[in-house]
Amino acid sequence: MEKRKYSIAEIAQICGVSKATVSRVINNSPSGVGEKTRERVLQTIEKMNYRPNALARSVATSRSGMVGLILPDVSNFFYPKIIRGVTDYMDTKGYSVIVANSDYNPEQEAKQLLNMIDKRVDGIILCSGVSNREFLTQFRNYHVPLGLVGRTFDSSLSDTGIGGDNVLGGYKSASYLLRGGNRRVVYVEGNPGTSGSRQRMEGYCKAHREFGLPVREELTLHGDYSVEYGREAVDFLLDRGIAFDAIMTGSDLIAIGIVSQLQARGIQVPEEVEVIGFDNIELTTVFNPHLSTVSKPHYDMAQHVARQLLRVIEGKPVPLAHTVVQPRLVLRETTKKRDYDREYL
Amino acid sequence: MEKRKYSIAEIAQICGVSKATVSRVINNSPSGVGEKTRERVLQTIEKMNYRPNALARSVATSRSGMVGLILPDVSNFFYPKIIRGVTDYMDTKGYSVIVANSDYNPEQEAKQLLNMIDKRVDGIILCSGVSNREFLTQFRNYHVPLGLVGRTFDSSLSDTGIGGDNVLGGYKSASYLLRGGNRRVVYVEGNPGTSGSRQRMEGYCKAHREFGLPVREELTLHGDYSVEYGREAVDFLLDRGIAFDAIMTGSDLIAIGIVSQLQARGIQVPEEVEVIGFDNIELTTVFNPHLSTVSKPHYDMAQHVARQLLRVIEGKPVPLAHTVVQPRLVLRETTKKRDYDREYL
DNA sequence: TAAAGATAAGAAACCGGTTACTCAGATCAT
DNA sequence: ATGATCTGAGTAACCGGTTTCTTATCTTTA
Repeated sequence: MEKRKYSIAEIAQICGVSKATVSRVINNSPSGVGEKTRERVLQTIEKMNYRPNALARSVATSRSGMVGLILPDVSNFFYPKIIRGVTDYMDTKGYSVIVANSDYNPEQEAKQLLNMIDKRVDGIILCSGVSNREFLTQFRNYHVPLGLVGRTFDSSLSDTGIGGDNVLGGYKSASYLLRGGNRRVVYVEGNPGTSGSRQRMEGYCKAHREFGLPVREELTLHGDYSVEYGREAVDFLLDRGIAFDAIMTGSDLIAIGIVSQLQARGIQVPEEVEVIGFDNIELTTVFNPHLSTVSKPHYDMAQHVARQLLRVIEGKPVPLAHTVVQPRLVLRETTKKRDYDREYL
Repeated sequence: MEKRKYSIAEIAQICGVSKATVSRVINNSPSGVGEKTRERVLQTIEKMNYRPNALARSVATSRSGMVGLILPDVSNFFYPKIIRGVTDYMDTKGYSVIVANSDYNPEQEAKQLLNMIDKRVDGIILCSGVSNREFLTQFRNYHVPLGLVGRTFDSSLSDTGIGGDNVLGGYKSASYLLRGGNRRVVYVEGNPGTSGSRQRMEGYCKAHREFGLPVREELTLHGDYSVEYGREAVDFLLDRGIAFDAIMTGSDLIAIGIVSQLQARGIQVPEEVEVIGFDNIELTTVFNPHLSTVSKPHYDMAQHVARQLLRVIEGKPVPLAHTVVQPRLVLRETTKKRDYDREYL
């Protein structure tokens, strides 16, 4: 029917009114347009398939109606729920979401952040960021509302944030295993450099301190957050003849890799080696045996930070801007059953 | 340090040059700026932390550097790889990706499409779209480059597209099961209304025709693409006393739900019932038993359509704009081992 | 040394919107 | 009937960029 996109000026001309009037109709401003004029303009808009250019509007109003979401790796099964939480909320509020991967790489993360600044997003949600304090501090100079999820930092670095207490998570995991009598508890982490990874380590150390046990260097492994790395970690330990009784991990994916490789190499889980995952993604109950893990409500956390971020953007007060959620230990089939299990709920 | 975002005019004023000159520096246009001026401007930009407003540039150039990606449900484990494929490619070309969910809902899909039009994305990738022909035809009036992935349609509806041959996929799956001697092959689909779902059904029917068997209404089930629905489907069949020998599905998630529920209800897989998934997501080899499934290279397909879409956007020729990839049957542990298995590679 | 050509940089129009300000005509109270 | 108030609608400036056109200055060449 028509051949290109119309502009507000053309629509105005077609119905013989001014741009201002068309603009008023589009934004249905309460005043300023008579009933018949409004009707006429609406009809023209309809007939011409006119769609106002949101970009132009953005530069005029300096609000883009877009937010950025940066996460390490979309295809890691942990993140889709986060995306969903954010997009679901943003959708209800009419915001679009630009998604980008950082690949656990500070330079990449920085690049994506800048890119979003350039696109003038109204705010950014950064998930398990790997940037260091200095960079984030400097980044604040751009004055873009920033929400952090999964990484807890002192409040000056972001406007709002929610994260699990990773220290506690690591502590619960390690101390449960130690209390069960395991003396050689391995800690298999994902990508190094994330704050979550360091914090879990802290909890792991704390537990060992309480049990009066030393933290042995060779029982701490770092790789990435994949099933594949879980498998490799097992091979690494076994092939080097490093003895161990239990494994605590930085993610469920790693744990799944570990369990499946232990089984493949003839080691019984949990009888010979107990394993605890981290995150409680949906997979944990699909995989056999069901994974014991440390749980946080990701979807809800994502929605929460989305909501908070919009409050920041809209200049509303943001109660409890920085929140830490207590992770729960979920004991299923990769740990032994014990009478005190219910204490850990 | 500074208090707000600078505009090109302010930068120009600060170094005592015109907007035009600053603009030339920013876009490092080959001509028109002397060495010392360029240097001075660059320093000011650096010092002021100036970042050009991509939105304003977009309205001036009418190219936004953004593309839209619409998929049914980000949190379905099938889609993250698709997102990754698209974002990875777009990243290398400097495009941002706006992601939105359609929830298998035509209205929602239409809403997201329009939203992206408003945001003036340079192109849209629509994944397993549920819109009907009429809507898509009408949509073409907006003249936004459109790439389809996972849905094959006649070429007038999109500029480029890639999809698995779902008819063939359904056919391979069903005929393998029938050839193995199974007479009551159930077909458990995900959300109805998707083209993929209809096409697999077509393949399923074709196989039955070839084997001279009737397609029985009660052996076709529809729900959604979740593990949970797989479980429900098994309960449904068992509780109604509907006998069956094998199950072909619309997704691996469904298949996983089916297998795990069959086992839970004491039915051996594959000895008593064989199951074939669809898609070959990573999970298939993490889950025990490893899932037999129909495989397509999702990540590559996503990258491919991203590449093609950019060619359309940039006005370059697009060879093989519409591609159909042949799915492979991957036989693992939820089907019985047979001597002719290798024929199906 | 003067004419021709190249180059650096500015002025101004433009992209597609929003919005403060203005004003003519209608409505109202007196 | 008259002045005050309201209201519909237009004008023009603005948002932050790009780009065409023009001009002043500097080289080059004859």
